[in-house]
Amino acid sequence: MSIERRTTKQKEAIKAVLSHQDGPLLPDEIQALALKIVPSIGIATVYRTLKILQDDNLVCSVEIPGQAPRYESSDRGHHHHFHCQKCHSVFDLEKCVEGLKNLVPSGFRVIDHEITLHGLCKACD
Amino acid sequence: MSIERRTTKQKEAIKAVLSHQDGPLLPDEIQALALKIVPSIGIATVYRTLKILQDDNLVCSVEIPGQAPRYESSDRGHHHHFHCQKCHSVFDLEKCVEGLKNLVPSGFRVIDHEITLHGLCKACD
DNA sequence: ATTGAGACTGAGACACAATCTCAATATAGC
DNA sequence: GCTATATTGAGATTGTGTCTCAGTCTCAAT
Repeated sequence: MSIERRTTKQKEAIKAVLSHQDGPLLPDEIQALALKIVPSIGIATVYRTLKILQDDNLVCSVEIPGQAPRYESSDRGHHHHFHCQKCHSVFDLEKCVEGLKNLVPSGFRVIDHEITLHGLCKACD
Repeated sequence: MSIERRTTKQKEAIKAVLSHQDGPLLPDEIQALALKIVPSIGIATVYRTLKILQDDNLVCSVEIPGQAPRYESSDRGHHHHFHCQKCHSVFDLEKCVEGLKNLVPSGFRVIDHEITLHGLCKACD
């Protein structure tokens, strides 16, 4: 039994910001863009709302080692990321791979996975 | 031109701790184990030394989204990780998968990759 | 074995991201 | 409109990691 959820300007603003982006955003970038929609929105609300949206599977986080997590709308479905080691851009990848369940010993149950490729993007190579 | 490197009890202790582990460790776990070898070692030294060992390619970091980075000796070669969503332990996986290069568009060069599986370990399932 | 330059150390101060607290506010059902 | 309560914003707090600096240790030169 989850608690009641209310529709608020702040949450709608954050959803609007994320749905108009091509790549994942940092929390303070999200706050800066949301401030153009609601006159004042605190950073605590941004973090809280991102967590709620993650629980509701509307948003997912993208983590590149050594960098702060970014957030993107999850309506792009299951996908992975390519991180350019030179310009540090992050690209979405369309496909996935088979055989991941073969990696684990028996007795382990695989529920989810993530794959991050590192290298040089088209522009940097 | 890198600066001169000296052999110290603290650095040797950290290398010894990491080389005797089956999975990656958190900085404070490393400190706790290193304290059994050198009578007193500060947390700042642990962080500093881990960074030096990473630069020297003797240690590499393992990052699980939402958790602090862990560190392990890089002499175990290429492998990936399994994260238990219940007890939050991290296990090393032996095998790897094929076909990762097929994920990227032409023009992108893949240099490295990481795969993290999430689920329930043998003890928690 | 002794010396000295400077790399290294530990403790505490500091910086930053993220979370928590709580009074004030906004929302949904009536 | 009115009420119960989910949500908010500001500031305090936590947690992770870095910086500072006086004192220590290492190692090549002697």
